[in-house]
Amino acid sequence: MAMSSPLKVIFFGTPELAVPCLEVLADPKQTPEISVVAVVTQPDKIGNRGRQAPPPVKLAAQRLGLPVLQPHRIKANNPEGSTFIDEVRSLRPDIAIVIAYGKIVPLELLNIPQLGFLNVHVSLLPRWRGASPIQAALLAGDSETGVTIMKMDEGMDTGPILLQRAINIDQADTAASIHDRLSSLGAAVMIEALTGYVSGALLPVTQPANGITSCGLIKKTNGLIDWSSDPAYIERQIRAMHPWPGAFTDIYGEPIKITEAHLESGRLVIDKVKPAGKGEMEYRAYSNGNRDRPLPPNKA
RNA sequence: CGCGGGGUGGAGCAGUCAGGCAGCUCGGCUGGCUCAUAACCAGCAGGUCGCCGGUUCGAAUCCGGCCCCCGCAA
Repeated sequence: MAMSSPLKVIFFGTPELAVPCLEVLADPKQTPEISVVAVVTQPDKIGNRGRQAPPPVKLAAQRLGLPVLQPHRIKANNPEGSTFIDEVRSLRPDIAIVIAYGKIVPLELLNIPQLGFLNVHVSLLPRWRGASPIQAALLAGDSETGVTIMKMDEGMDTGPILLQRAINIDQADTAASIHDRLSSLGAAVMIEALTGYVSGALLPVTQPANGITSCGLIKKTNGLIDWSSDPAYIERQIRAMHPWPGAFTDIYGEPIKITEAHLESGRLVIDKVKPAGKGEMEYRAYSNGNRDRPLPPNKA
């Protein structure tokens, strides 16, 4: 990247997924021409079994010595939001990078940087726009997914695409394994897209009108197993919901997670489970101590 | 002080309320048996009952304190 002065980047992100991107941007060895002027992340969550839970991006930013902003509101229609917007404006960022921030970025913010906002989205857009693209791809049985870098507009993951890269999903993949691969791939592709975009070598291309799918935010209830569904679907659900919320059933009054299973001649064979209040264990071990509570319950 | 479950041979559990020989299903080892699917039969080894203190003739169990793991909620 040939720049006369450092490119001033403001970073938006929250979970572990976003950390590698931030680290690359903040690393003077890998990106000497980039200066991260602020890191915006969600407010700390309260009461995580007694302890506080600062977002992973906040911890990374502090480790890297970067200023952190954690606004509750970011729209101009309220005092906190407009204060925040003024603060961003005063930083005079050239561009913003957003990955899994967790809030809708309003137009007032999008318009601030000269070069706009780039978003790192972990699906092959326009497939799986929305909040939980990794889980959606696994649950649907997609054979591949990937990472898309796009220029943000006001819509939800609807902006024109700069760069896209695919990875294969194999039979052993879980949301966790895909997450880890896309997390590091996302950082690499983001830098490539950013460089190309800033230099003018890459131009944003409008998303295809065909193949659009959307997904919502994963909730606890998405993990509840419906034993009347196709065993192949349940098996995908177990991998898609791992590690959170986990695929679970609670027919015996207490929830029990099924953490590992496989298909054998079209039937679901349970390999590992995690009862409430217990650690993960082999299904065989579980049944040794719970002979009166076999899984799955009410086998049809 | 957000709510809650748990720590008992290598694994998973019961026993704790009502103090009185350390129990169950597995695994391991030895021997036997079988065409045989998570084999079957006989036997053996293996435990400071999370830690510290208290009560008691006697504590896995009752009382006080501490450590660790996990579920819910996010």
